[in-house]
Amino acid sequence: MDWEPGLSIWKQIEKLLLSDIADGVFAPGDKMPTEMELVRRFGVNRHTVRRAMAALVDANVVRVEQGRGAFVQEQILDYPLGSKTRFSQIVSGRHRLPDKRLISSEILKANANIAQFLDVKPGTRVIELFSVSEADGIPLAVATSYLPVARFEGIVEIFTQTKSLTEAFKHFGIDDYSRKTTRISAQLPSSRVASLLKQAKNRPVISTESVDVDASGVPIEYGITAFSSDRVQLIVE
Amino acid sequence: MDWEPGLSIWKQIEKLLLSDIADGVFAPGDKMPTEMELVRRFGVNRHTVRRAMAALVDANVVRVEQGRGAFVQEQILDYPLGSKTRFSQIVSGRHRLPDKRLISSEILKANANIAQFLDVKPGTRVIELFSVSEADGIPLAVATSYLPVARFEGIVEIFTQTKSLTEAFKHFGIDDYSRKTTRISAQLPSSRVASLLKQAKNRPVISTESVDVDASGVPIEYGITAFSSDRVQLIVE
DNA sequence: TAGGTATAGACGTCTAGACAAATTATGAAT
DNA sequence: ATTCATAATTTGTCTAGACGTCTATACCTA
Repeated sequence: MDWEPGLSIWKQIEKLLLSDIADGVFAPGDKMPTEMELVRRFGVNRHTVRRAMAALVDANVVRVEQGRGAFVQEQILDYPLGSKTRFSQIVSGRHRLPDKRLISSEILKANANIAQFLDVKPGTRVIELFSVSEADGIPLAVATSYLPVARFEGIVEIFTQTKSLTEAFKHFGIDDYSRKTTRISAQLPSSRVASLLKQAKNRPVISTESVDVDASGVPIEYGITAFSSDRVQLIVE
Repeated sequence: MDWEPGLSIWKQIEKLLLSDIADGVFAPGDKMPTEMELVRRFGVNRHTVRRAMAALVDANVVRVEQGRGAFVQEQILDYPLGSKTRFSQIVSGRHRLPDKRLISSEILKANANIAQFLDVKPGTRVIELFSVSEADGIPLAVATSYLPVARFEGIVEIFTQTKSLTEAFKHFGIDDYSRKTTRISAQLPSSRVASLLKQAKNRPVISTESVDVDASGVPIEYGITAFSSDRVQLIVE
């Protein structure tokens, strides 16, 4: 390898790796070569390689995990937590193709927790929707939603067609609804969630618990959502 | 020096320097000790000191200049460039005390440039105001403003009292005005500007050229402002 | 087969030294 | 006193090596 004078070697290595990533040689999520492999490729000291990688980490282009390696950072989606936040709008606004796939649905009796959030009596029949939200085919979040059966009988079919809760609500005369509360926490995903998110079990998820209400303030949905922390960043304004 | 186990030495040094800065041992704008002095103080290798300093630079707490040293970074003020941007509001909003001192004023005939921006005939008499804007006594910007004499005769006295163009305009029946255009560039300051800004001549300034108009769109002020790039950051939304 | 252990692989930290690049201080010559 | 070249200071880059910490895997044992 021969280096141009005037620009430090680590900056040139940074550029080379950056263009490799831009060209798709290392795709988002891919494992980068190890430091020693890069040392051999560029013929420099390991510290010089590390200086270049540090710059890429700083630029949020790669993510390094001790003992495992460096990985190309997936573009993180900023997800604003407003009262009128709509998943599809956010994703389309970033020129990415949103999709919401229903994994399973069933009707069950509300436990105390669900009943409280939906403001119904425990034992009331509710619909449970389990879905995965994706952008360009990359899973961003898995959500479990609970809706009262009495008001939304048959919503499953509509949701399956429209792939949007917002659209489905419209079929039930709800043109406007808003987020009431959102609680945020972080945790490690269950095997099932990790699998659906296609992410490692030791990478954390951002978990939100929320209640949506219609225009008159009546709860219409209680949901628990697990966002991939590598792909989504929640924004509170 | 003895180090706690479990936390890397450079992080501990970073913390120590950070608390020194927080305690005012090194005040904003002050020169930090040289790397070699820190090496002697902490009894570690120079690279370890550099790692700690790099973290502080990354956190925008200090600024390093090759050959000169490291300096405690003054808190940079975010200056939004909206159409209704008011200097005093921005500064007070950051819990800092705004002040605008008039350095000089004179009446002269508009040259082609000034006339064009103010939409008057060349040769029309205009007032030139030369002022310094400060926050907590620290100069942030120097501004040269041009206003048509015909409309604002006697504004100098009012500006000197109120120390605000916004207030002065109100005395002339202008309760609302807005920014029409703003051009932004960067350059090195003249000796006079550098002196008024109390900054080094080799530190750049952000220069803006702007026209303010009243509610009916008539130009009322043409101004050139030089912001200290170490203390102000312009925000365009 | 399940579980624990040993080991290798990979990144993190620290030290040591040399030279380059930018700035500042010094001192001589005019 | 000013100017200019030189030296000293100070930060930037690169190399070299050692050891620590974390992860994943292979292997051994019960």
